[in-house]
Amino acid sequence: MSNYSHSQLAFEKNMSDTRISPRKLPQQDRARATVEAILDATAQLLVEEGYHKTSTNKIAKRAGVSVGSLYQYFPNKEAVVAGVVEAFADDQMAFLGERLMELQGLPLEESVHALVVALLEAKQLNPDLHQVLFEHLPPIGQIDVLKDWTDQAVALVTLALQSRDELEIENPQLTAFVLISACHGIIHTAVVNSPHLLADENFSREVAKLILSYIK
Amino acid sequence: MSNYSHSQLAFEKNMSDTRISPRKLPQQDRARATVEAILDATAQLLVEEGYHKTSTNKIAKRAGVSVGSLYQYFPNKEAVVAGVVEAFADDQMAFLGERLMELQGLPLEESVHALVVALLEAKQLNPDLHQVLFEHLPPIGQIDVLKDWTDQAVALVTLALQSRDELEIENPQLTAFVLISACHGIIHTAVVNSPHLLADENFSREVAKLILSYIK
Amino acid sequence: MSNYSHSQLAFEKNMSDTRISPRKLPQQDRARATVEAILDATAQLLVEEGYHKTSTNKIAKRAGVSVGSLYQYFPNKEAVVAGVVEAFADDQMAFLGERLMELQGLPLEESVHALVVALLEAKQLNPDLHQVLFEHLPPIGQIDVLKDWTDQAVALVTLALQSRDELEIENPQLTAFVLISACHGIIHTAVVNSPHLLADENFSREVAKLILSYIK
Amino acid sequence: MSNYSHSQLAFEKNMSDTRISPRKLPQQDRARATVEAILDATAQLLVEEGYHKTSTNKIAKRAGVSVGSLYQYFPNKEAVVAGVVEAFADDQMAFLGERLMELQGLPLEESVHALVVALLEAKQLNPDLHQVLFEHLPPIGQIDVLKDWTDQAVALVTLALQSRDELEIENPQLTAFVLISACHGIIHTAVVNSPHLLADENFSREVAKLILSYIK
DNA sequence: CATGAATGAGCGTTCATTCAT
DNA sequence: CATGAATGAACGCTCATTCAT
Repeated sequence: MSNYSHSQLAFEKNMSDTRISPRKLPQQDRARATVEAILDATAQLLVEEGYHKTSTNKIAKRAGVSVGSLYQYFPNKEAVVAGVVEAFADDQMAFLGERLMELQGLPLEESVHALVVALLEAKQLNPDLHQVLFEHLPPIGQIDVLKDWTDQAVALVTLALQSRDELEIENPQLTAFVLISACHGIIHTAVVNSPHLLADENFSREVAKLILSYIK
Repeated sequence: MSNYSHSQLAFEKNMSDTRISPRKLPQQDRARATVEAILDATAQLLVEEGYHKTSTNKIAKRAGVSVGSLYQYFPNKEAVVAGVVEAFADDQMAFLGERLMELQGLPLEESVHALVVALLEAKQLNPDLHQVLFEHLPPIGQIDVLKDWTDQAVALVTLALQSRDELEIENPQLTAFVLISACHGIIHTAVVNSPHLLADENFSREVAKLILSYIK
Repeated sequence: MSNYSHSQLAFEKNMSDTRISPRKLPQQDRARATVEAILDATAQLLVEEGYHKTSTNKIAKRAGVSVGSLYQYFPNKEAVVAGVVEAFADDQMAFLGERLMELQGLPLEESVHALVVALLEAKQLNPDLHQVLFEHLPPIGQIDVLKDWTDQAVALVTLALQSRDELEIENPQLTAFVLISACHGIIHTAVVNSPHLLADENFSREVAKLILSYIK
Repeated sequence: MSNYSHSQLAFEKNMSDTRISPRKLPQQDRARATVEAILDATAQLLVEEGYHKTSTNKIAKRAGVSVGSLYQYFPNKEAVVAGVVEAFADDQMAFLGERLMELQGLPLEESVHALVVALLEAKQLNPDLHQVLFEHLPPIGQIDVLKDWTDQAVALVTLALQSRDELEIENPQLTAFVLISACHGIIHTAVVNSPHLLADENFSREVAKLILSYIK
């Protein structure tokens, strides 16, 4: 998966919220490498220890830089985590967007099943990080992974639904919301409760059935 | 809502895990009152401040007892939170169980809609606490709210499905799981993303539609 | 000099400013001893290292208690220093008040000279602490040693002036202010610039001359 | 007021103390401008944030140069502040020297009053900086604003007193010391305690009265 | 049993200073 | 010369937990 590349783009997205916006854009290659190492180390520690026990000093040590360097690029701990979330969301959406592209032209049944599989796979990109971000992050600043992830996924699926002329959907946005949040809920719960389901071919079929009977 | 009564039952449930099991059963009324006050205070602080900032000293102060007393009944902070989770789950299931009872004999359509509404209402019992427990609790010990809640809700719904002879469901447990986790996912996401949906009559209708077209 | 006894009284004085008011009144003897040790250690460190380098950890170590204990009684570093200032001011005023009492009935000349000597001696009570508090304390919260000290000293001297019927002073408060701030300025500067002056009998005579020729 | 011009003179004064002496004399105009910008920025930050929070990085940013440049001209933070103090003292003495010049030939009464007014005005040149330097600077290196300021002012006034043949003063230096430190003390305390006094015409009259009755 | 004073490791963060570019 | 990324010791402060009273 991605290495949480702290892209210029990602940086600028958060520039509006001064509480978590990066302190400055890294201008030299050395600096860019530092920022990346910090984000990678943070993602690892978040998984291994949880937010609470992920200290900025540990992050710095793991990243092979000094705490001071961390604070050159991030105003506080929250901002570092926000950076990880940002990168995570970007990766997820890049992945889902690509998969949805490939669906065009396929028959509806296959298409829906492929969507479910894509969502399942997205969750496997970095399952532990996924879990920490969605289930165990304290309410910090403006960070809301669930909201951000859902909003972006809904947008993607809304477009996909609208491009299907054979479907007569009154409110594509609502439908997409129900669809995405249902799938996400099922998959997420399956990960936590019954990991064995994930590998089962019948599982994705069952979920696809739910979707199909709903939108048809 | 409930006052997180530290029921004898709840206490015994955790007796197997020594890391979070209560130290002793409160045997006098005064003791029971103390434990209750602690759990109530904890629930409040969890909502107001989050897990991280909910300190045992603050809990004790808010509960009107000394820290020492807290540690008479709970071996550590995790155990206190586990107690809150326990009480929360009990409340939720008591509520849902009652509602599902009332459904017997109703036509399927109404029944399903009523179930969805019950789930919505369950989430309103203490929405803030709900959110903290489901979304923001760090991974502590054996506590897994999502797993516990889902397992119990699935059990209830499995029974309800099985009691409907008109339905021919191959794997009622899987169906119940899909159903519950989908509903929970949709509702939870709606709370976070689009609270306005919750009051909308069409919203529960839409969710009911999803369920109905799936199980019929 | 005083041991900066953290008197109940001194505690209550600051109760209005929540930013520096003590966290709680020590209720046991053990606690009172802790508070006293903290204030003594702080005064020492303030002198030896200055405010900036006087860290709460060092204070605690020197006082023979843990940092945690310090923070049980003081909400922050400022409050500890405020406690020292409080005790210092109390000591100074107790001393000056006593000396002024003894002046009653003496002829004016002697009286004035005795006042000057008293001020000189007050500065010798703890000259180093005096200097740190008056000259090197950063602007913290509502703490203003110069203002507090002057206000109290002016009040004492105003009374003393008014009790002298032979003096016809129009505005005793203004006269007291000029008198006190002049003496304080001279003595303080002498301490810094020309310590040898302090022991010189002529010095106090000279200052007394300034005062006498002014009020007569 | 002055821009804290880092005069060649000021530079050389400190050449003896290697701990705070500037590293090299700025030889080009650009360098001189840099040094000046640094001193100005420092003076501002000293007032706005105090010594403690005035960091070299902030100084550099405010001055529009890099930290590295700052360390080209000053060996450490103390030296920068010493530079500010130096410039401040130079400004003050230039101002007072000029004013004392104008007094020659005036009658004694007027002369003394004019001196008091000059001291009052000197304090208004940059009252906030005045206060920080005199009251809130930690004891750093050999810097002692009060001592330097007093010594220079005493020297000026001693000369002025000696040039007055009508006065028969035994020890002009002691008299000048008492005079200057008294005035300084009164004015300084008035600034802190009773700023309204400063504008009052009677205030300077009262102080002049103190001086006159003393030296006559 | 209840109390609350005491502990101290560890947190998030700053800042004077250096040095490769 | 100027730059600014990097350093890391040290700061102020919190909090889960213990134990003498």
